[in-house]
Parts: sequence; structure tokens; C-alpha cells
Amino acid sequence: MVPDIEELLNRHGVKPTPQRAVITEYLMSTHSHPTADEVFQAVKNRLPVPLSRATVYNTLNALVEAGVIQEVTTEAGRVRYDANMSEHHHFVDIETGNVLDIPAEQIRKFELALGDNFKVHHFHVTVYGEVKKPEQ
Amino acid sequence: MVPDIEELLNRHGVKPTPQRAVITEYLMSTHSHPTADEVFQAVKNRLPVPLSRATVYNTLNALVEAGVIQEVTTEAGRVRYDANMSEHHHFVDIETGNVLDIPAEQIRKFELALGDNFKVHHFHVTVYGEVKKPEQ
DNA sequence: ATCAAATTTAGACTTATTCTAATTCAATAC
DNA sequence: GTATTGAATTAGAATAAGTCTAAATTTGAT
Repeated sequence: MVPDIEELLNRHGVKPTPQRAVITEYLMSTHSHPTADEVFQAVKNRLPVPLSRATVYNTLNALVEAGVIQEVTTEAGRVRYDANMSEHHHFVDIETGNVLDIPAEQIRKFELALGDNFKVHHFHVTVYGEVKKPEQ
Repeated sequence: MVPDIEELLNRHGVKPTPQRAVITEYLMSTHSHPTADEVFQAVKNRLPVPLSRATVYNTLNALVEAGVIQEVTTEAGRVRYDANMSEHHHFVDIETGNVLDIPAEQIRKFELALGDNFKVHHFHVTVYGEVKKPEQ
């Protein structure tokens, strides 16, 4: 078990088990915003014991609850997971469905005129568009 | 069948049937961003014949496809439907889960610094916060 | 080493959605 | 007006994502 991961989980009050470590480690190693099933497929052979889907769901929910990862919902009905917890938004490639992170600094001069009745906690921007391929 | 609805569906290339009319009419009458099942419950008794869930799903998908309504995805794993097709964003009341529309004009000075590799089609903002209750 | 509490497992269950095959409906041709 | 044809609708089966349950395993504290 990677010590950094163990420390991270402890710091967030999640008891570090091999299953949780391996799932967290995988999420931190990718920017692909995997679904629960993609997480299951990716890590199921990285443990000496069989891995249950229930454990994957339990772990993902526990990690979200503890603030170690977040849920991303850019397409109807699909839940994806993201270990990038810095303030950021998402860009969805409408051709491939790939989701990229947009650091918060790249959204400038955002200003909301909602009136006094609304108290804003946070906001999230999803940008839909195309990624231009580099010229050959 | 309300003539306006019939005309709307025709204009978007959706053949107006009683089922489609009643579903569209319901969606246009509410700002509650209902789920597919909420639509089914709301309209199932408004027809002289039994209504199948399959028809509700088929109709919702056809209406989205035709640009008559849109899908709203503000919470993980839930799909909601919205007949408001003017440019707008969403405010989620974090206490109740209620979703309110934010007209596009209420977001001012939005500016994105993504670089030349990204071609933006459109973007959507979800604001999470509290709605202050009116003083008694 | 023992015990209690927490975690994990396999698989049953639930919920949301799609699929399928049969039936009904609506428009057009005759 | 009736036959034909394609589209829409129906009930229910099938699928997929996620949750629940009961039993087994692991962990941590004595």
C-alpha cells in the first residue's frame, strides 16, 4: 500500500484498506473521469483477493462523502469520478464524450446577478465543444 | 389536443399523437424539472387509454432529439427534463434539491481562457446554494 | 490469543431504462 | 368507404447501474 495514499485516507477519516487504497490510487493516476464500472474493471486484478462491485460502490461513496474525490455529471444519467479536488470545471468533447478539467483560473470575470434571495455556495461550469486536432 | 402544442410538435418534425401532446403539454406547464417517472405519474390518467412507460421514454427521447425539450443533469445519476428552451442555466437548492432556472442574462461577464485548441459550442452553469426564505 | 466492530464478499434485489413482439392507429391509395 | 402500409403504442421481458443483505473475513484493541 502506497504510504501517501494511506496518509491521505487517514487524513480524511477513511480507514485505509487494500481495496480502498487501490481504488484511490487508480483514481489519482488518471484524468479520464471513469465510471464506477470502469474503476471496477481497472482495479479488480490488482488485489490478491476477488473484488466485489459492492466494495467499489461503497468505496466510491465513502470517498465522495469524505471529500477525497468528487462525482462528475456531464452526461445524462452517467456518474463519473474525479480525484482532482482543486477548484475546476469541465470541458466535454462533444465528438468523443471525453471530459477534460478546466482549472478555475481559466474562467475569468464570472459574475452572477441573482438577487438577494439566493445565497451561492459554489458553481460548476460545463463547457461543450470540440478539441482541435494538432496539425500534422 | 391543444392546437399550440400540435403546431409546436409539427414545427419540430414530431408527429403529434395524443400521448406526445399530453407529455409535452405537461412539461410546458411546469418548472419543476421532472424525472421520466414523474412525467409518467403526472400524465398517465390524462389519456383515455393506458399509457406505457416505454411511450414516455420514447417520447422524451424524441422531444430531446427534436429540440423541443432538454435533459438537465444537476445531480448524479438522475435525468430531469425541461421544456424551457431559452438560453438558461440552473440553480440547485442544496437543501431541497429543487432546480430553478437562471436566465442567461443573469450571468454577466463570463469569460473563458481556454486557448486555441478548444472550440466552444456552448456552456452550462450549475449554481449550488440556498434560497433565502422570505421574512415572516 | 480473544473479542468486537468494521469491512468485504457473492449474490439477491431494486430502480431506471431499453428492447421486443404483438397490437392499434392513421394516412393514403384505390 | 375499405384495404394496405408504416408508424406509434402497448405490456412485459431484458438489461444496466446501484443498493442491500447475510455470511465470512479482517482489523484493532485488549
